[in-house]
Amino acid sequence: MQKLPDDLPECMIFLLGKAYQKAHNSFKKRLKPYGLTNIQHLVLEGLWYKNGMTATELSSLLMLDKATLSGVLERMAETGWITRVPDSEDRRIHRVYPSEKANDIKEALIRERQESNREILERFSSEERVVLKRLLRELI
Amino acid sequence: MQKLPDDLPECMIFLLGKAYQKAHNSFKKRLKPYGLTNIQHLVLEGLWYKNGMTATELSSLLMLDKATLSGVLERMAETGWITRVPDSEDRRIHRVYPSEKANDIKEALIRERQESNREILERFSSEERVVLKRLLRELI
DNA sequence: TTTATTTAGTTCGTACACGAACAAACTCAA
DNA sequence: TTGAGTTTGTTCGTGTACGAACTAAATAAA
Repeated sequence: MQKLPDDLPECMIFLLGKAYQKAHNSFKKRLKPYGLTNIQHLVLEGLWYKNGMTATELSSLLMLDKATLSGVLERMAETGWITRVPDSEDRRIHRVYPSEKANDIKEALIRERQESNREILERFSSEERVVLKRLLRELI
Repeated sequence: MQKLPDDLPECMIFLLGKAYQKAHNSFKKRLKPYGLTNIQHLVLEGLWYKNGMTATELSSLLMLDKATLSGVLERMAETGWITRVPDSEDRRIHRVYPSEKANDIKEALIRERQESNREILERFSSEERVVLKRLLRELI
């Protein structure tokens, strides 16, 4: 990082944005061989946690905008990562399930995520890791 | 934040992403009355730090992709926030200057940024603030 | 039961984000 | 000076992000 306007690099929005950018792009490279994007992976992790969620539930759990999620789910259905089953009770909603193709690489994907996380945190002591996570969680 | 898959909320990419999302969207609301987006504001701050930078210099200083910046600068020129002056030495480059319209609200914008930053950090002690910034900077 | 309100999800418009391919302009070595 | 290689910035394609408007369906209220 080069020198920047006085207190700009002190600015949390900038720091958070750039730290996120780094982490995001590094994980993106890991996911590329699988043909998944970061958010698509996040959706799968959500579904592995709780199968058959609706778009609204997923949206709330993963803190994704419903408009954003709508497109993500559509592409994931097209590329066969999920299936959307209309609910028999409520005709407005569709329940989302990970496909077999997705479940087949579940363990590998979780490993990639853990590896990526380890890579990001390796420069910190265990105390620092705890503090950083706590502070970030307080921001959310 | 609701419950999430075991260790997903422990994951730095998720934490950084969501913390950034919050900060980004909060600052976005502040900028709306001015008709500026977050990145457009960042570009102006960069230019106030060093006037007449080229797209490449800006891109490196602000850690923005050149392809992304290309579009951002085009929109900012269209809406009169910047002017792009062709360089007399090197016909490939254009030097970028903030417009008067931009300079007129410089102080107000910087105040907004500082206010927003204060808002984000208010929940932390001064020690925590220092640590958080240091750790984030180490990630970058 | 009709109407009013809510809720689920899609669609639209605008703005990043970024890899890849590209044209124009520059540099430098043979 | 010419041709190889490099740099600057644009364009294209795909994928988020998100406010706003919208439809269809469910539910609450009168």
